[in-house]
Amino acid sequence: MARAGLTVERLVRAAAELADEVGFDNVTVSALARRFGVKDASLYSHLKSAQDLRERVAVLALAELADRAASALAGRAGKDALVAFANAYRDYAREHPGRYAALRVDLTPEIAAASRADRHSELTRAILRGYHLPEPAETDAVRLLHSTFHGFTTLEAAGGFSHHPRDTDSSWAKTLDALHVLLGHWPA
Amino acid sequence: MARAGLTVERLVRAAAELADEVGFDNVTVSALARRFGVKDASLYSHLKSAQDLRERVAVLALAELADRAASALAGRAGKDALVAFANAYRDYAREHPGRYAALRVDLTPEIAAASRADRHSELTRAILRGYHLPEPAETDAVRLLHSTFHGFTTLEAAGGFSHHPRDTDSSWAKTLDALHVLLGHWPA
DNA sequence: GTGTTAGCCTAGGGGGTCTAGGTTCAGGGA
DNA sequence: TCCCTGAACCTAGACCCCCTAGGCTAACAC
Repeated sequence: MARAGLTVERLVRAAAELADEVGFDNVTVSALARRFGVKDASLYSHLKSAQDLRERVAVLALAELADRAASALAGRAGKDALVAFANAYRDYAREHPGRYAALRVDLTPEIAAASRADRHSELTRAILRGYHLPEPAETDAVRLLHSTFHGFTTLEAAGGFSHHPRDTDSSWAKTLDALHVLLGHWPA
Repeated sequence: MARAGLTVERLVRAAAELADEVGFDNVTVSALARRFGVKDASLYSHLKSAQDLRERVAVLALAELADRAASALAGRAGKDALVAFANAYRDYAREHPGRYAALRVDLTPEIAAASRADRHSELTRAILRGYHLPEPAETDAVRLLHSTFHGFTTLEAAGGFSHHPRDTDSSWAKTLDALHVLLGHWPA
């Protein structure tokens, strides 16, 4: 009988696809094993636990999102950079809802450090370079931007904006306008 | 043998407490039954399913949060109202992390309508009355505020801000300052 | 060819979800 | 008083998921 050729990488990639298809909460060791035509017990040679699997998906999503954000920022500055970064964030959430949901799992400090989870903060900080904010204002602004992007995409994905005629794209564009203005006039 | 005197209301209230204690993801029909000293099957005369239980906790949290927000807004206007509302939101999330996490479940449209989930939008809109924004700017601002409050509290609860010396309370206060300024100078 | 290792297996325990169908308790009507 | 009825709670059991222990086998090394 043929080996399935399982690898941690293949498993995690497949789990990420599974998450986008059926939702992150439904990513289960059994479902993943089924997808490979293999018994669930077999996956435990590659994975420590179901939680381990979910964390690996989160780390994958974290890295993918950071890569996209970095590309979006390349060669841009000021409002251009802000908009490109924000759109990279939102587009990723819409294309990969399962992976995006995976970002909500809290990683252990060790894993977070190893996966360079702080890349996101650094990238956000890069946007702000054009606005010349002194510390600690820059840190506060990083947190505001993060919160807003994350909150908007989360609420949008949950359908929180859907019961109003104003379309979400316009609100998003206007929100970015407003943040740009705000960063230019950050209160002392 | 004594009856436990189960009611949907008692069950949901207990489930909410359970959520705050052990996390929303660990709110299970079995655990709830155990808490009442009853077999899990017995709860299915009161609840349709585990999902039904979770939705009811979400509705409870939604209502509690809206009540707090409404009290916070009473008799306030302008920045006072903004700060009071935002703090009500954040304080609730910190006091009741399990209930707050429950808000992430997506309610079916029928349940959302029946639970007046739109009260939050209306309350947010009440804050904005002092800033005199024309439509659709007001709607966009409602969405921005919602996104920011939700995103900030979510990231804070997940420990997303914990690896930086700048304390979260100060960032929060500064974020509210910034939003106040922004609402006063909303871009055309 | 014989070991070694990694990849996959069966078996099985534990817990969560939910259904079907039974029993007991409380209150109302003949 | 006795019975009826409905509500509250039960047992039994099917199904899925998580995970461990231990066994078999294909592939590679020597």
